[in-house]
Amino acid sequence: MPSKTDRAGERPGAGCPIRGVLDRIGDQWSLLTLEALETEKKRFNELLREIGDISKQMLSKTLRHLEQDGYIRRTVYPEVPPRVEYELTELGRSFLIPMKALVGWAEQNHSEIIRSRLRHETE
Amino acid sequence: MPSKTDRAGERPGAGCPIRGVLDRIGDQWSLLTLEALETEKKRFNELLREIGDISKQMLSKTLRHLEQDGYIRRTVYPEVPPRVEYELTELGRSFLIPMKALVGWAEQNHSEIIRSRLRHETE
DNA sequence: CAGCATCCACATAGATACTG
DNA sequence: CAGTATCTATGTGGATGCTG
Repeated sequence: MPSKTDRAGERPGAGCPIRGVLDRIGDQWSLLTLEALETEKKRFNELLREIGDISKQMLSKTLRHLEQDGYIRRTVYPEVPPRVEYELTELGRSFLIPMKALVGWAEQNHSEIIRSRLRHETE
Repeated sequence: MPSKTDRAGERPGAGCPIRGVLDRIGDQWSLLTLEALETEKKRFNELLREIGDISKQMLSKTLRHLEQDGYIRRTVYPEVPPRVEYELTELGRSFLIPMKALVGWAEQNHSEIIRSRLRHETE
């Protein structure tokens, strides 16, 4: 059965690297997490509090994915109590540039989209 | 229970219009569908064939969402057999501009991300 | 503190069959 | 042709408790 990941490397132009890359960061939490790390490195529970409605589990998963893909770096300090810090890599920073443009577009056009939704709701 | 849509209008700056907008087009098919419509208007079964691994049901849902949000326009020609054409709106076109930048980033950094994934796999 | 394992509820996608 | 309805399988997220 063909699924998301199967297409990786299949067609050059169209829907192929895009899925592999964007499906990962297009999930519920990745973008929020990256943005939380934009200004400075942070610890696990800091991120947990800051993002607010994310669960420990999902934050954990998200961070590991982001680390796997190379967007963030995870540093463990061998102390007691343990301290782990997350920070953006260069790849992560470079990703945020086009992503921010998209976010800007979303902010600008948000109200128009909401209006469009309401229009189609009442019709 | 708080979910995606609950946050619409909650916080101004951070994760709010972004979710409302990007969650919709961040799904499996919306982007692919928009890109399929980039060059020219197309009919339902045309899109079905072109996207390839999408089901009729998902294409139908995706198209309706995109129409609701104002990215595409749906035109029904009262003929037999029925003909329905989908095309991008101005909003849809303007969205593709920052989105394309992101896609470009994904294409450029795809291989590095894949390498990063493999590295973390074998470790 | 950081984070994994387990369990559970719900959302989502595919397949299929049917309609105008 | 252009969908919609139903049914089901799988995935995904939340809550919680446990560990180093």
